[in-house]
Amino acid sequence: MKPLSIGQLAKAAGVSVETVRFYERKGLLPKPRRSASGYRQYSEESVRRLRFVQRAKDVGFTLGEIGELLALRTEPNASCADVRARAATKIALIDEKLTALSRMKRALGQLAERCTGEGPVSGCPILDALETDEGKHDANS
Amino acid sequence: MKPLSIGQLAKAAGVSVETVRFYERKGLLPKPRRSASGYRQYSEESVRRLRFVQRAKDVGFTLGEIGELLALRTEPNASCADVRARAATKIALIDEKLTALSRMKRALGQLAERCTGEGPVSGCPILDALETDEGKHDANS
DNA sequence: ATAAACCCTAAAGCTTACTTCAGGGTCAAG
DNA sequence: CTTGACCCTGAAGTAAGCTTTAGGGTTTAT
Repeated sequence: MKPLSIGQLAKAAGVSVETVRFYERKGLLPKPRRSASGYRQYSEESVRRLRFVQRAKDVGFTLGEIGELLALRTEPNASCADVRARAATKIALIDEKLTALSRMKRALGQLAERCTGEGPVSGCPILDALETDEGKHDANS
Repeated sequence: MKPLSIGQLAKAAGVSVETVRFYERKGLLPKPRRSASGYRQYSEESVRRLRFVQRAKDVGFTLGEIGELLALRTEPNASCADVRARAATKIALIDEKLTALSRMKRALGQLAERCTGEGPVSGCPILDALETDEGKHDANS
């Protein structure tokens, strides 16, 4: 079967050629076979691997963590529980962010609600609220 | 009310002294008044400001975006409508982040749900799910 | 009055995740 | 057989967000 060039692999996975080589240096992709002239040769397996990295990244894992996940796969002593624990940690972190983000949205939303959008900035309820809630100009008393 | 030293401010807001000075350079904190000997003097307002920055950061805003949020207060020639539009933009951005995070959480949660935490890593539903997209089993090498 | 604890500045360094650069080889098409 | 698209390497650069380093003053307690 025809091997993929680095460009074809990159295109298939939706990343840049440089990113592929970068991931290889980082150990996220195994060192591929080379053609007689030194060109990297990839298989469909590599496309899957690269997509795995992308998906894991989308889901909030750092490249380092993804490397660990990939390493877990080939360690016979690793348990499924290890992988699950990592996912649980990420979920807890995501929950924290969700909570904080909701608070932030609510705060900003309440400010915008009070603003008619009319008149000069001097009477803007948003600014008023931000000044009383979040701090005035830095004079102290 | 006695002013806070940079160390007291940092402690009160849970950041390092260096971070405070860094934020000042970045314009996220106004340049504070100085004592006769050049020491920075802060008020409680600064504590709130610094905490606001931390919360916004936790929620995924970049320091640049946080600067914009803070700038809502002091837009010199902006109409109230301008200010409101900025707030609305930020809210839309928050919504995007909320959506992305929810998706992320749901994806990870579904994976973890299917994982018993027992057995070896081979056959881990999390890794399987991350790997799988179209061609499930491996083809070549 | 001396030592610990704090404060100051400017500038360099670090981590993550890439991208760009400099300087070349290789391959398919015309 | 030359041109343009691709590929190679190693190294430097980028952006965000801090931290560390280097070299000094200041405050406070004993």
